[in-house]
Amino acid sequence: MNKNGELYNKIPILRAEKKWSQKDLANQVGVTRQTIASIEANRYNPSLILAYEIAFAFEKEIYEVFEYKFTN
Amino acid sequence: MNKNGELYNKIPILRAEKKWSQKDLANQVGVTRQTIASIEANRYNPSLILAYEIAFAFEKEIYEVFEYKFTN
DNA sequence: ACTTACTGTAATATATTTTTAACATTTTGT
DNA sequence: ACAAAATGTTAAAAATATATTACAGTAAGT
Repeated sequence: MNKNGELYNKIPILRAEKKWSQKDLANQVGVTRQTIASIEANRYNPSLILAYEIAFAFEKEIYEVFEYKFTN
Repeated sequence: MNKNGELYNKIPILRAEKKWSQKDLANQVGVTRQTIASIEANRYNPSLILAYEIAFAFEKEIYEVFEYKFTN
Protein backbone atom coordinates (compact mmCIF):
# COMPACT_ATOMS: atom_id res chain seq x y z
CA MET A 1 0.00 0.00 0.00
CA ASN A 2 1.07 3.43 -1.08
CA LYS A 3 0.56 6.02 1.63
CA ASN A 4 0.04 9.59 0.47
CA GLY A 5 -0.42 11.10 3.90
CA GLU A 6 -0.22 10.88 7.65
CA LEU A 7 -2.85 9.78 10.11
CA TYR A 8 -3.60 11.78 13.25
CA ASN A 9 -6.12 11.14 16.02
CA LYS A 10 -7.81 12.89 18.90
CA ILE A 11 -8.30 9.83 21.06
CA PRO A 12 -6.34 11.15 24.07
CA ILE A 13 -8.42 14.35 24.08
CA LEU A 14 -11.71 12.51 23.73
CA ARG A 15 -10.71 10.06 26.46
CA ALA A 16 -9.85 12.94 28.75
CA GLU A 17 -13.25 14.52 28.12
CA LYS A 18 -14.95 11.28 29.08
CA LYS A 19 -12.41 10.54 31.83
CA TRP A 20 -11.74 7.13 30.35
CA SER A 21 -8.45 5.27 30.68
CA GLN A 22 -6.95 3.50 27.69
CA LYS A 23 -8.20 0.31 29.27
CA ASP A 24 -11.75 1.65 29.58
CA LEU A 25 -11.84 2.48 25.89
CA ALA A 26 -10.15 -0.79 24.97
CA ASN A 27 -12.80 -2.75 26.86
CA GLN A 28 -15.61 -0.88 25.17
CA VAL A 29 -14.36 -1.59 21.69
CA GLY A 30 -13.06 -5.07 22.43
CA VAL A 31 -9.33 -4.66 21.93
CA THR A 32 -6.40 -4.56 24.30
CA ARG A 33 -4.99 -1.51 26.00
CA GLN A 34 -1.83 -1.83 23.92
CA THR A 35 -3.81 -1.57 20.71
CA ILE A 36 -5.30 1.72 21.85
CA ALA A 37 -1.91 2.97 22.98
CA SER A 38 -0.36 2.08 19.63
CA ILE A 39 -3.08 3.84 17.67
CA GLU A 40 -2.80 6.92 19.89
CA ALA A 41 0.94 6.97 19.28
CA ASN A 42 0.49 6.48 15.50
CA ARG A 43 2.45 3.26 15.63
CA TYR A 44 -0.16 1.83 13.35
CA ASN A 45 -3.06 2.26 11.08
CA PRO A 46 -6.22 0.70 12.56
CA SER A 47 -8.73 -1.24 10.53
CA LEU A 48 -11.75 0.71 9.29
CA ILE A 49 -14.03 -1.34 11.51
CA LEU A 50 -11.96 -0.57 14.58
CA ALA A 51 -12.02 3.11 13.65
CA TYR A 52 -15.83 2.93 13.48
CA GLU A 53 -16.03 1.18 16.84
CA ILE A 54 -13.81 3.79 18.47
CA ALA A 55 -15.78 6.67 16.98
CA PHE A 56 -19.02 5.03 18.11
CA ALA A 57 -17.73 4.68 21.66
CA PHE A 58 -17.18 8.45 21.73
CA GLU A 59 -20.52 9.13 20.01
CA LYS A 60 -18.59 10.80 17.18
CA GLU A 61 -18.06 10.33 13.47
CA ILE A 62 -14.76 9.00 12.18
CA TYR A 63 -13.70 12.39 10.87
CA GLU A 64 -14.14 13.82 14.37
CA VAL A 65 -11.71 11.27 15.78
CA PHE A 66 -9.20 10.74 12.96
CA GLU A 67 -7.66 13.06 10.45
CA TYR A 68 -5.70 12.05 7.37
CA LYS A 69 -3.44 14.74 6.01
CA PHE A 70 -2.29 14.22 2.46
CA THR A 71 1.32 15.05 1.85
CA ASN A 72 1.44 14.34 -1.92
CA MET B 1 -11.13 -7.64 17.69
CA ASN B 2 -14.74 -7.74 18.60
CA LYS B 3 -16.98 -6.79 15.69
CA ASN B 4 -20.36 -5.32 16.58
CA GLY B 5 -21.52 -4.75 13.05
CA GLU B 6 -21.14 -5.28 9.33
CA LEU B 7 -19.29 -3.19 6.82
CA TYR B 8 -20.86 -2.20 3.50
CA ASN B 9 -19.46 -0.14 0.66
CA LYS B 10 -20.58 1.71 -2.44
CA ILE B 11 -17.38 1.26 -4.39
CA PRO B 12 -18.99 -0.52 -7.37
CA ILE B 13 -21.56 2.26 -7.72
CA LEU B 14 -18.98 5.02 -7.44
CA ARG B 15 -16.72 3.25 -9.92
CA ALA B 16 -19.60 2.97 -12.35
CA GLU B 17 -20.32 6.70 -12.04
CA LYS B 18 -16.69 7.46 -12.85
CA LYS B 19 -16.47 4.63 -15.40
CA TRP B 20 -13.43 3.23 -13.64
CA SER B 21 -12.45 -0.41 -13.66
CA GLN B 22 -11.26 -2.08 -10.47
CA LYS B 23 -7.77 -1.77 -11.90
CA ASP B 24 -8.17 1.98 -12.50
CA LEU B 25 -9.13 2.53 -8.88
CA ALA B 26 -6.45 0.15 -7.64
CA ASN B 27 -3.79 2.08 -9.54
CA GLN B 28 -4.98 5.40 -8.16
CA VAL B 29 -4.79 4.27 -4.57
CA GLY B 30 -1.72 2.09 -4.99
CA VAL B 31 -3.09 -1.38 -4.31
CA THR B 32 -3.78 -4.37 -6.51
CA ARG B 33 -6.99 -5.07 -8.33
CA GLN B 34 -7.62 -8.05 -6.05
CA THR B 35 -7.48 -5.86 -2.99
CA ILE B 36 -10.25 -3.68 -4.43
CA ALA B 37 -12.25 -6.75 -5.47
CA SER B 38 -11.94 -8.20 -1.95
CA ILE B 39 -13.08 -4.99 -0.29
CA GLU B 40 -16.01 -4.68 -2.70
CA ALA B 41 -17.02 -8.25 -1.88
CA ASN B 42 -16.61 -7.65 1.88
CA ARG B 43 -13.97 -10.32 2.12
CA TYR B 44 -12.09 -7.98 4.35
CA ASN B 45 -11.89 -4.90 6.37
CA PRO B 46 -9.52 -2.33 4.85
CA SER B 47 -7.15 -0.21 6.88
CA LEU B 48 -8.35 3.28 7.78
CA ILE B 49 -5.68 4.82 5.58
CA LEU B 50 -6.76 2.76 2.59
CA ALA B 51 -10.36 3.80 3.25
CA TYR B 52 -9.25 7.45 3.20
CA GLU B 53 -7.31 6.93 -0.02
CA ILE B 54 -10.30 5.31 -1.70
CA ALA B 55 -12.68 8.04 -0.54
CA PHE B 56 -10.23 10.69 -1.75
CA ALA B 57 -10.03 9.08 -5.19
CA PHE B 58 -13.79 9.47 -5.49
CA GLU B 59 -13.70 13.00 -4.02
CA LYS B 60 -15.95 11.76 -1.21
CA GLU B 61 -15.83 11.40 2.55
CA ILE B 62 -15.44 7.98 4.12
CA TYR B 63 -19.07 7.89 5.25
CA GLU B 64 -20.14 8.39 1.64
CA VAL B 65 -18.22 5.32 0.55
CA PHE B 66 -18.48 2.97 3.53
CA GLU B 67 -21.24 2.25 5.98
CA TYR B 68 -20.91 0.34 9.21
CA LYS B 69 -24.17 -1.08 10.52
CA PHE B 70 -24.16 -2.07 14.16
CA THR B 71 -25.90 -5.31 14.93
CA ASN B 72 -25.41 -5.32 18.72
C1' DA C 1 -16.87 -15.25 -34.04
C1' DC C 2 -12.95 -13.27 -32.24
C1' DT C 3 -10.11 -10.56 -29.30
C1' DT C 4 -9.44 -7.79 -25.48
C1' DA C 5 -10.72 -5.91 -21.22
C1' DC C 6 -12.98 -6.73 -16.92
C1' DT C 7 -14.43 -9.42 -12.98
C1' DG C 8 -14.54 -13.47 -9.46
C1' DT C 9 -11.97 -16.10 -6.89
C1' DA C 10 -8.31 -19.11 -4.93
C1' DA C 11 -3.45 -20.35 -3.24
C1' DT C 12 0.60 -19.03 -1.41
C1' DA C 13 3.73 -15.52 0.27
C1' DT C 14 4.60 -11.23 2.65
C1' DA C 15 3.41 -7.24 5.51
C1' DT C 16 0.92 -5.26 9.07
C1' DT C 17 -2.25 -5.22 12.78
C1' DT C 18 -3.66 -7.11 17.07
C1' DT C 19 -2.88 -10.11 21.20
C1' DT C 20 -0.48 -11.51 25.08
C1' DA C 21 2.84 -10.96 28.53
C1' DA C 22 6.08 -8.32 30.72
C1' DC C 23 8.51 -4.53 32.92
C1' DA C 24 9.59 0.42 33.83
C1' DT C 25 7.97 4.98 34.60
C1' DT C 26 4.54 8.37 35.69
C1' DT C 27 0.35 9.92 37.73
C1' DT C 28 -3.32 9.87 41.21
C1' DG C 29 -5.46 9.08 45.59
C1' DT C 30 -5.10 8.56 50.45
C1' DA D 1 5.44 8.56 51.58
C1' DC D 2 2.98 4.81 50.05
C1' DA D 3 -0.15 2.02 47.15
C1' DA D 4 -2.78 1.55 43.21
C1' DA D 5 -3.90 2.80 38.72
C1' DA D 6 -2.44 4.51 34.32
C1' DT D 7 0.78 5.00 30.65
C1' DG D 8 4.99 3.92 27.48
C1' DT D 9 7.07 0.57 25.33
C1' DT D 10 8.91 -3.86 23.66
C1' DA D 11 9.14 -8.77 22.07
C1' DA D 12 7.09 -12.73 20.33
C1' DA D 13 3.00 -15.06 18.65
C1' DA D 14 -1.41 -15.01 16.29
C1' DA D 15 -4.62 -13.11 13.16
C1' DT D 16 -5.75 -10.60 9.24
C1' DA D 17 -4.80 -7.54 5.20
C1' DT D 18 -2.37 -7.10 1.02
C1' DA D 19 0.64 -8.80 -3.00
C1' DT D 20 1.50 -11.99 -6.45
C1' DT D 21 0.35 -15.40 -9.63
C1' DA D 22 -2.87 -17.85 -11.90
C1' DC D 23 -7.03 -19.44 -14.18
C1' DA D 24 -11.99 -19.30 -15.45
C1' DG D 25 -16.01 -16.75 -16.67
C1' DT D 26 -18.41 -12.67 -18.36
C1' DA D 27 -18.98 -8.39 -20.89
C1' DA D 28 -17.76 -5.22 -24.77
C1' DG D 29 -15.92 -3.81 -29.11
C1' DT D 30 -14.81 -4.80 -33.80
